[in-house]
Amino acid sequence: MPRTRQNEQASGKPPSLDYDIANRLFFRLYQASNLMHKQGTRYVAEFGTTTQQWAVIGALAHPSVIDRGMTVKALVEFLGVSRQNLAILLNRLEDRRWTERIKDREDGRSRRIRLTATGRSVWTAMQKPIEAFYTAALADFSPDERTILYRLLDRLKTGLATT
Amino acid sequence: MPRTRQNEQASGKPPSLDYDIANRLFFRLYQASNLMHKQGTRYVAEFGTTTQQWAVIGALAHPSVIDRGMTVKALVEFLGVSRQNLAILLNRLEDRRWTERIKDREDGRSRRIRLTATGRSVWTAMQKPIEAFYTAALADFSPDERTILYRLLDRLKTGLATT
DNA sequence: GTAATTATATCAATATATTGATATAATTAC
DNA sequence: GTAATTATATCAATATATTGATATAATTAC
Repeated sequence: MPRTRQNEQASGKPPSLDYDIANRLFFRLYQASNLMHKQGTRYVAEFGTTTQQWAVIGALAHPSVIDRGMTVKALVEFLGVSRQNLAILLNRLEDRRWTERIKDREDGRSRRIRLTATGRSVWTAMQKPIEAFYTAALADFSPDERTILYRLLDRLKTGLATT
Repeated sequence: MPRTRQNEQASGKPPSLDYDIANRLFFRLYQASNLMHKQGTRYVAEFGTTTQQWAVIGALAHPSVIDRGMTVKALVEFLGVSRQNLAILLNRLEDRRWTERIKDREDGRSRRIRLTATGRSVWTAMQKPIEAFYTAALADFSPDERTILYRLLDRLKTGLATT
């Protein structure tokens, strides 16, 4: 992954250009992701939240689900994380009274996760630092480039999901 | 981050298109990264290694450092991870006899991390599944698109590093 | 009505990844 | 020669993120 410079295999044969580009690409994905979490967390440090928690809150804040909440299953699928990992994340948010678990009236097995009033106002307060983060992180990109990158990443995500 | 659909702020004002695209972009970065680790680890499962360990081994396998190794400091900088995290990673690789720590003759404080002969042959054996992973993950991309994505990610990494 | 399936919760184990802090030895600055 | 700085190692605490497995209750299939 991190062999960003030309390399020779033990057999003495140089890697293909495809391999090299892919290698560089995925190494950048690794680095960018770590930095996103590191810097993103800095921008919302005043709330004591992490980028992952902000992802969950953001999902729950969407107008189409903000009143009814989302099932655990829907959140797992939407965020693309494991159930166990999400459970711990949710416990943390619930401990802080930002989210609540309510019974799903349509399916007795199910629980819906919903933002509390506190969670909503926290999310609102977070908008400014979140926007500041986005602005700073993408300062070097034109609007077109942002859209292109978004689309390419979307396709990469899909490719990885079906690998 | 995960508000991939049009949203209204609590104040009733829709987010700017910039905010929305950025939001989608970083959510995709999150998802793609998690999937990269998940699937990448699958492809090298036979070696019992993780994507992060493969990143370290790959760095150490480069011809410009394969004989002399790299200092811990250089590895920290190259990989962009914390010293503590790298230390644990290195301990794992060393426990497996894939890497070794040797004295740096030019600086008595320093240790150079180097691939062992075993580490080298493991790396060689890993090339096939690594290449298979790259091929599968990027099956939907043209060569041009791969290069474009790599470059955009590189710039994103740089932007995040200086945020 | 019963077996199979599903939603949730939880336990366990393992591996990142960050920040803060300390200690020792070697190198550099003055 | 001494203070300041640096490289490494390590301890601590916290938060992801994955896989495997189990249990209970509710729903679906037949």
